[in-house]
Amino acid sequence: MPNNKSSEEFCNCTIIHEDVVRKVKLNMPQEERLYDLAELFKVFGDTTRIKILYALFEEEMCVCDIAALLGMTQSAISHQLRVLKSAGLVKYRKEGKVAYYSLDDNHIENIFDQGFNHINHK
Amino acid sequence: MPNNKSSEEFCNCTIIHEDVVRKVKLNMPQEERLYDLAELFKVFGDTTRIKILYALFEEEMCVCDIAALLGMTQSAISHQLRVLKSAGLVKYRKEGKVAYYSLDDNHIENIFDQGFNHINHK
DNA sequence: CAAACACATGAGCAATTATTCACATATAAG
DNA sequence: CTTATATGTGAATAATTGCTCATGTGTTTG
Repeated sequence: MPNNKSSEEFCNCTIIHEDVVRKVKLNMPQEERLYDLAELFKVFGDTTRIKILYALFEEEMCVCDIAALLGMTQSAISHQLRVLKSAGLVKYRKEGKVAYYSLDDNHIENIFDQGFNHINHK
Repeated sequence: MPNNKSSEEFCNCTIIHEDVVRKVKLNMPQEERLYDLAELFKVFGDTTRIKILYALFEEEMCVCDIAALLGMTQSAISHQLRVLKSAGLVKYRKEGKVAYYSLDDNHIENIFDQGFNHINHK
């Protein structure tokens, strides 16, 4: 629960459109689902992670490859791969010392395309 | 430009798959486009803003309505509406003292649906 | 004009976070 | 077994950010 105060404590307006507020409140998805959605987009909200995902659209890659590609340290990439893995966006397989990362979801490219659609229409 | 150091300075591996790195690098979108995409998703990466957008899917709403709906201060909502407006996601019309906000893009609902698709498949 | 109201905004603060650095772990090679 | 290598990870730091608080702006009402 976010809080248990009444709406009036926060909004001191007199001309609230109560009908609109009530109707919208009914049709809102569950709090928890909206939270999860925000968490997912938070993962996409970083240039490094976006680049990693775009790289993996093309090919399975090892940590070192990605670090070299992006001109960043192996450690930085490893940290971000952890985030992507927790979000269920990438998976990996180990071959000796080397960890090969790849996509774990095919909705991603679609979401990014839609994002570009927005940007291009501005 | 992010930096002008060579990849080797960051990745001290010896077994880089140079062919893979070169191929992926060729097919990556421009740096600036990826930055813009991350910026867009950063806007989606906050529960308050997600909620505001979901509310506006239903109805045009004034600032006070949104504050009442979400149980937050008018100031907090106003700040977030500013962010949404800068991102070209919402627009508003003024009617006297009241500012009515509404969506300025119809890709948004689609993007959110795709996001839910990912979450549900986990 | 004065008071009330809806909204915007700047400064400040607490919380989050991306990267670095140092080091741990695990596998392979000699 | 020892060393080198590829990767993982905890702590520290700098930067970003969401909200609050106080106040400013513009509009309406009496």
